[in-house]
Amino acid sequence: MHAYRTHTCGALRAADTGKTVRLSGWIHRKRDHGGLIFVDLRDNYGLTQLVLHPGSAGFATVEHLRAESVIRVDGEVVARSPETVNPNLPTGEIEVRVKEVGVLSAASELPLPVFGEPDYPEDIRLKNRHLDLRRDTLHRNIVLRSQVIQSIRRRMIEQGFLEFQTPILTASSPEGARDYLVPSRLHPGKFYALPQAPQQFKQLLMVAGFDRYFQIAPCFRDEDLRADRSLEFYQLDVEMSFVTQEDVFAAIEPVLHGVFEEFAQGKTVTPYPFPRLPFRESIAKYGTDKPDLRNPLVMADVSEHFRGGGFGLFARMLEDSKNAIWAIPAPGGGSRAFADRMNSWAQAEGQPGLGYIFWRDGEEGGAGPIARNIGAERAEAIRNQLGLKVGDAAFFVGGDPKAFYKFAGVARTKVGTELDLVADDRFDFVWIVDFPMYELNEETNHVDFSHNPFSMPQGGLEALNARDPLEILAYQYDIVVNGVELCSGAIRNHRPDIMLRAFEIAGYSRESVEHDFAGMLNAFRYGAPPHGGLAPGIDRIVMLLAGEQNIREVIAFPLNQQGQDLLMNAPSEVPERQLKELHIRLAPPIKG
RNA sequence: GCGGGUGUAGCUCAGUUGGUUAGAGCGCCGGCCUGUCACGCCGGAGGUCGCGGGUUCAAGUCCCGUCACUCGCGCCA
Repeated sequence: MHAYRTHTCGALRAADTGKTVRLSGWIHRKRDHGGLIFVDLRDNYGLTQLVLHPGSAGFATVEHLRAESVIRVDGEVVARSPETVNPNLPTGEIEVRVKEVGVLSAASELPLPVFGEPDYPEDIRLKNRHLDLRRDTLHRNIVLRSQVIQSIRRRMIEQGFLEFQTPILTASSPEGARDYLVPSRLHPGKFYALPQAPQQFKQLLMVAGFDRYFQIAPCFRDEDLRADRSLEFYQLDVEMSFVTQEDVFAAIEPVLHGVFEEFAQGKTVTPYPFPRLPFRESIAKYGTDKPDLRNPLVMADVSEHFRGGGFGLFARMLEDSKNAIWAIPAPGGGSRAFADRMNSWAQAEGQPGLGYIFWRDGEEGGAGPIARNIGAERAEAIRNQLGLKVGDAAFFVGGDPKAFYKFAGVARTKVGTELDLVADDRFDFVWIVDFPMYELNEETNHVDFSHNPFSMPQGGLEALNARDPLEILAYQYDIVVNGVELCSGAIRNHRPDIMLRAFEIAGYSRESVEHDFAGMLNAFRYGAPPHGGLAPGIDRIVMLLAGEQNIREVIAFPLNQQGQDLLMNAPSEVPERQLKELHIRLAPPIKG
C-alpha cells in the first residue's frame, strides 16, 4: 500500500463500497459526538467523511487534534444509509470507517479560519497566505489560473506560435513606467532593469525571422498599486510578422474567445470577429475608451436641439463652437424621483448638476425645467433622436467635450446600473481601434505620444510629414471586455526613417533616439519584416473569469497595496556586506 | 504626493445623547453526548478598545496628532 494514500479525498463513490483504502489530508471539520466522531478530511480534490467509533485505534488521537491537522487514515469504504447521504458532496454517498490513524502534522490554534468563506482583513490573509490558500474560493481561483494559462498555451501553440523566454535582467528603458533596477556587482555603478514588457525583445525575434512569438511574460512596473494592478504581473505577450492589424485580430480572437468560452460557466461570450470601435466613436458614445457594452446606453450629441433655444445655459454654451451638449438616454427612468436622484448624485460628484427631461403620461412635450424652457417641439425632437418613449428620461451634459466626456461616461454607467440595464451574464468583447498617435500635453503645450511610440502611424511617413500631428491615427488597438482593458497592441513601426520622424514630432532628437533605442534601430537597418502584436493581461483574464474585483484574489502570493510581501517580509534591509559587494551606500530619506 | 473608509477578544462584529464591571457569534480549554455534515448541550479562559496627546468629575464614544490596512486620484508609453 502507498505510504500516504490509495485515493484522494474527492475520489470515492458508492461503487467503492467495501474497499480498504488509505487517505491523507487536512481535518477540515470535526464533529465530536463523544461516542462517535465525524471528520471531513480535505485535500486538493475534495472532502471525504471519516467515521471513528469509540475504542477504535486513533479515536483518542483524533479527539484531541485541532482543525487543519494533517492525518493519514486506513479504513473501509462504507455506503451511507439513505437518510445520511450528503447530496452536497460528490463523495456524499459513502464514508470511510477508520481503523488506523497516523498524525502527519498537528496544527496549532489558527490565526485565520480555513472553514467558511467570510471576508477577513487582507493583512491577516497575506501574512497567513498558506492558510488563506487552503480556503475554497481562493484555492479554486488559483487552480483556475493554472487551467487558464494551460488553455492559452495550448491554443497559441495550435495557432502556430512559438513560445520564447526573454531576459529578466535587461536594460532600463527611458520610456514608460518607472523601472525596477537591479545593481550590478560586476559593473560598479551600473544597473540592470526588470522588463516592463518584453517589447523590444519580441520585435527583435521578429527581425530574426521567428514569425510568430508568444510568451507568458512576467512584467514589472514600479508605480503605485490599485485593486486591479500590481507591481509584477503576467501578460500573454504576442508578436507576428508580415501581418496587418486584421491579421493580428484574426489570430488572437479564437484564442481569447476559446479561453473565455471554456471557463465562462454559462456566460455568453461575444462571437468573433469582435466588433471594432474607433477610439473617437467610443468617446462620443460611451465617454471612455474602455466601454462596458453590457450597458446598452449610447450617448448622442443633441447640440442642434439646444442651439438658439430657450434653455439659456446650454444655448449660451453653444455660442462657442468647441462646446457641445450630449445626452444620456435613460429608458425606464422617467420619474421626477429618479431624475432628481441622478442630479443629486452628479452634484455629489462635484458637478454643477445633471440636466434632464423626463416623459410621462399626458405630458407629451416632456417634464422638467429644461423641457419647459426649450418647448415641446424641441423636447420631442430630442426624444425622437434618442428613440425614447413615455416612461423614459434623458440626461444632459454640456460644455467642452474634452472636459466633460469622462464624467458623461461615468454618468452613463450610473444610469445603466441604477436602472438595472447592465447584463451580468455576458462577456462583451470589443476592439478599440484608431487611437490617435499623438496628444497635446495640456501642461507643457507640447505634442506627446498618446500611447506606444513604436506604433506605425496610419499613412506612414507621408502622414507624419503632411498632417497635423494631432489628427494622425496609429495602428494601435485595445481589447476591452466588460469595461476592463484587457490588452493593448499595435502594428509596429519597423522603418527607422519613420521612427526617427515620429520621435522628432514628439520632441526627441535624432541622437537621443539613436542612443536609447540603438538595439532596435540597428536591427531594423538589416531587413525587418512588417510586424505587430499585442499583450493581454493574464491576471485580468483570470479576474474576469473568476468574477473577482481584486488582482490579489487570483495571485497565489501577491504583494499588498504598499508593494510589500507580508509572508516573506519583502522588501527588507540587507546586510552591509551585500551592499558593499554592490558598491552601494544608502542615503535613506530623513523621516519627519 | 493627495483624498475617502476601516481599526474593540485569536477571527468576524455590536457597543445609545460621554456614565457603574466593554458584549455576542466562531475559535480555544474542560465536561456531557452513537448519525452528524455550520452537530448539539453545560461551564471556563481570553481585552493597553491601533498608538500618543487633549477636553471632561467621567472617554471605546468628543477634539488634535500619528500609525497600519484598504479604496480611489496623481502615476501606470
